[in-house]
Amino acid sequence: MAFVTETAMSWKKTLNLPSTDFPMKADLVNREPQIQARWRDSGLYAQIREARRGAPPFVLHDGPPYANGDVHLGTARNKVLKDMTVRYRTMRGLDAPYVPGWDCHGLPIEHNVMKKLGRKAREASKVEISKLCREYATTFVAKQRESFERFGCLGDWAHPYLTMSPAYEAGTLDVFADLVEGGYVTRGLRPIHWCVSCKTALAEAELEYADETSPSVLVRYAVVAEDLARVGGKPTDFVIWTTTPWTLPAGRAVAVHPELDYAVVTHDGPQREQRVIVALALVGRYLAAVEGSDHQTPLVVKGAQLVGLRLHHPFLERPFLDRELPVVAADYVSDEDGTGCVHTAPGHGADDFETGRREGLDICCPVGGGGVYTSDVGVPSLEGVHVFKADEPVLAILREKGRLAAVQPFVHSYPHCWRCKKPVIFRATDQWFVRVDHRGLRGRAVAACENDIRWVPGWGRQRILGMLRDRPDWCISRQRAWGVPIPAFYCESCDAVHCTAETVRHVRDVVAREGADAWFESDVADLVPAGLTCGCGGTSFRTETDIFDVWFESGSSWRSVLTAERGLRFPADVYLEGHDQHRGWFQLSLLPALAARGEPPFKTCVTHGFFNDERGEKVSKSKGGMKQLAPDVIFREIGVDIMRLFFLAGNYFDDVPVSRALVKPAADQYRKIRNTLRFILGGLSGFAPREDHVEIAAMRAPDRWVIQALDDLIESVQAAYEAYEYQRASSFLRDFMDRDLSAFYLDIVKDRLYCSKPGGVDHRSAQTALFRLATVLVKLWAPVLVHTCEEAWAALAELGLSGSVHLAPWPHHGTANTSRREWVARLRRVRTEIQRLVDPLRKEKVVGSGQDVAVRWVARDGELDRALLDEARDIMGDDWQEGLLEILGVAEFERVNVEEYPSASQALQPTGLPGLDLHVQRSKLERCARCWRRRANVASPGAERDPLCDRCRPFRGAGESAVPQGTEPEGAA
RNA sequence: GGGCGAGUAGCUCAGUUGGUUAGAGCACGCGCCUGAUAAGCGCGAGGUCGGUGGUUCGAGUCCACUCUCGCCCA
Repeated sequence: MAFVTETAMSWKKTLNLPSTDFPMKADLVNREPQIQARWRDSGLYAQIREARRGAPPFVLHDGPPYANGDVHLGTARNKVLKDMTVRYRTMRGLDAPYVPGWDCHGLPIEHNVMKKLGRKAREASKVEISKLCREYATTFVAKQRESFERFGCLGDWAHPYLTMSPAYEAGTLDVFADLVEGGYVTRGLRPIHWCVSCKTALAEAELEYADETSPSVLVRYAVVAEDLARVGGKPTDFVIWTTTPWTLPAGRAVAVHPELDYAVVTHDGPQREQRVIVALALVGRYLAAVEGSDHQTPLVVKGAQLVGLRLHHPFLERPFLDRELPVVAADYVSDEDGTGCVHTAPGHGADDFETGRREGLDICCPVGGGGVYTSDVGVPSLEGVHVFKADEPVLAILREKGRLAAVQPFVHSYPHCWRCKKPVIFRATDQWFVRVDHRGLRGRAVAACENDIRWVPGWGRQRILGMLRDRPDWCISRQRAWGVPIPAFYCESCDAVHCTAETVRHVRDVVAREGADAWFESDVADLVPAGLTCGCGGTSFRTETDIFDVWFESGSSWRSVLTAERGLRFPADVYLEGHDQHRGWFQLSLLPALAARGEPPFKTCVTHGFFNDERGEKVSKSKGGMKQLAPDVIFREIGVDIMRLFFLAGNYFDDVPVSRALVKPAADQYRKIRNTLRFILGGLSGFAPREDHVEIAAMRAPDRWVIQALDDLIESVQAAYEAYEYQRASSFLRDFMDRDLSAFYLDIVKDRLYCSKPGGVDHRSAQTALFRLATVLVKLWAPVLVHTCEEAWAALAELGLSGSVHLAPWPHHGTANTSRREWVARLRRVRTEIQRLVDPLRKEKVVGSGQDVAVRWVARDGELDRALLDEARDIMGDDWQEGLLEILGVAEFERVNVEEYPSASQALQPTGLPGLDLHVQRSKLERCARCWRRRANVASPGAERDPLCDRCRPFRGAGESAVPQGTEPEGAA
């Protein structure tokens, strides 16, 4: 036996076993930074730009992430998807630059800076705050850039666009000037959160909610005498419920829900008989609150029937508050609490404001910045009273007028100022707006979304249309420090506003030169255009202190970024962001671009979902969020290519669960891809594509098939990339590599690679196919596995490939030969059936590998017979029998007629293929010592010598003398 | 509460215009190979397609209602 073992080892040395420098172990965490360093050192991005100069452009416009905090998984995936897009389009031959950007202004940064300043914040000037904010944003831009690059994203990282750069700020003002010129900009009152203690506006993020006890009051509003006929002719009151009595003076309407049922109820009470209107569902609660009883069967009406009734203001203090308030419809009214009749003060609430605008109500705000009633309050006794001390005086008036139905303390969650911790109020102040319905802007936006813009996935269209159709005017002003100033002037004499295209453009030029801080630093005289004179004759002005909503800045990015200087152009081919941007960046870029330029800034909008936790629920930051997959963990422990693969594991258009455990399958898949590539590369040793290439017609059948299957793959993957369905591209590639290659083609081609005569047609045909597989697969994966493919490309260098795979052209695909593909598909089904039948024999140790198996079949189905015999002959020529054995992976096959089939002990086994019955058993043929196949022609020249098949016999001298691998066998020509 | 999505095997997903026994990969179980070897191959089990009701000869697929989850609003 020792002799046999020795020679077995010796025969191995005569084989062409795989050999490659492409290692099995990826070591991504160390190799990726090296590859990235090579890209940087060789200026890969610049090389690509140079190579694509003059090619048709493809413009992906980067949505700017916020320069605050570290990169998290969601942002990283967004950038990676963009990177895949750009790399793919580049390989397709397009000129696809990537200019990254950052959103640098805005409240969160300012808020963090203010927190750091602590007590000093109050004394800090706008310019000082601005300087600190700029430093803060700059720090995070640098940090995030490093992360994005480390995620393998290629782009013009040396020249990103920053919304805080003077050139960008000037672009924002350009857009504003255009909007002003077009008449889209207006100024008006709007309620905002206001801290009366700090005398400042607050954003939603600056609010802290805490429980507060307020007087909860029920107030009766009498229907005016002229309208009583509509409610039964008797004196009748609407009853409203509120927890902020101080807003009652500013009340301008009572809102009802048009579809709710309302009851007209007559009841007794502690005072006297009342006839009131409340929501039907709330009658019981109302009666309990007013201690009423004995109410009569109510008259029930729909809210819609009440709309238009006029009510007396409960204060009824001629001449001040003898105004009539209309009953209006509002769909936010519910019958879950209160009375179903809602006191509406447009100057003191967001809903109320919208209702007020819709109904043309007066946006009244009789409260000054310090929280004290102004003379507008209309009640002399209240003038000068602080709203937080106004509850009692207001209640006293109501009692005096007999309008107060009930009072009780009420505990509710109420917003407080983040800084001074005091309660805040809603207060109407002057704000700047973009008028969405001016010049049919809304209609044009809707039409563009419906007809001109492609949405991926398609439901994005419905989503943004819903938002556009009911969005209010866009409030673009903010009362903050860190941002681009709204360049308006006020006449010092008469307070008139001056904001024209000319004044804006004048300021724009200053900002382009000196940056936006110039607005706060310079003398007004240096900002006002020469000769500006107010209608009142005044020539002295003060500047607006509001800044722009950051969405106005990022919504204007097309103006500053999609320029020829940056190698880009307007409009962009694609914007690619999370689906929250339907309301955000997509919509707020579309509106200014349509208004200022008359054209949408993008042709296609692609959206992706968010990451959820393992259970599919929203990731909460308080629970540590994504720490288990923080960028550092990915860079140091997992590897970027694995994460890039993971990003395509799920359907990224939807929200996707994520956790460290869920990434593991991607790591497994990565290893499988890598090993399959490695095997292919290993089979190519000694192959010189130019010289050794075999024409397709001369190739062996499985090799021809795999090249054709590869053509189909290219087509499918390409279609998926084109449609931004990268997850499908990945899944096509996975199926092909696992099922078509690893489990089928590579398995059967091994024999020819290892054992056939080196340099012979069998060998070169297989290598020609492998070479095509290697180059194509590396290219198809290149947009995703950016590092691994570069590494594999380098491993192909000795075969004549050079440069970077990211500069390589996308592979062409040939036309499909359907009949041959179907033939192989049928054979593969037979192969699967054989394996199924062999499995029990294997478990009984009757056979080991398929090379021990002899198959007999009866194919009663004409189609199958053709597949197995006639087509085999047609397609494979003289070698068809050997070819069949190769494809089926067995040692022998024999076709028999069912009548001739002999004994019951060898009963045919029906297969899953109709018309085909098989019988499998151990082959009785002798095994070739070198290639391990059992063939009829295996022969042993003597008892002491190994049996060899015809093919391997020429290697005899080589094997038995244990020559070094690679030596040409004698007589092998 | 409204708009837009998602729900198919333990996990991640495919399932074309309704049409045979609902498919992959991973994980799991049982084996094989040891010439892809910290690899490779085979077989197997596992699903009332979120639920209910309807249209249809026939529904994962169409319709209605409902539950759960997400995003954006209120």
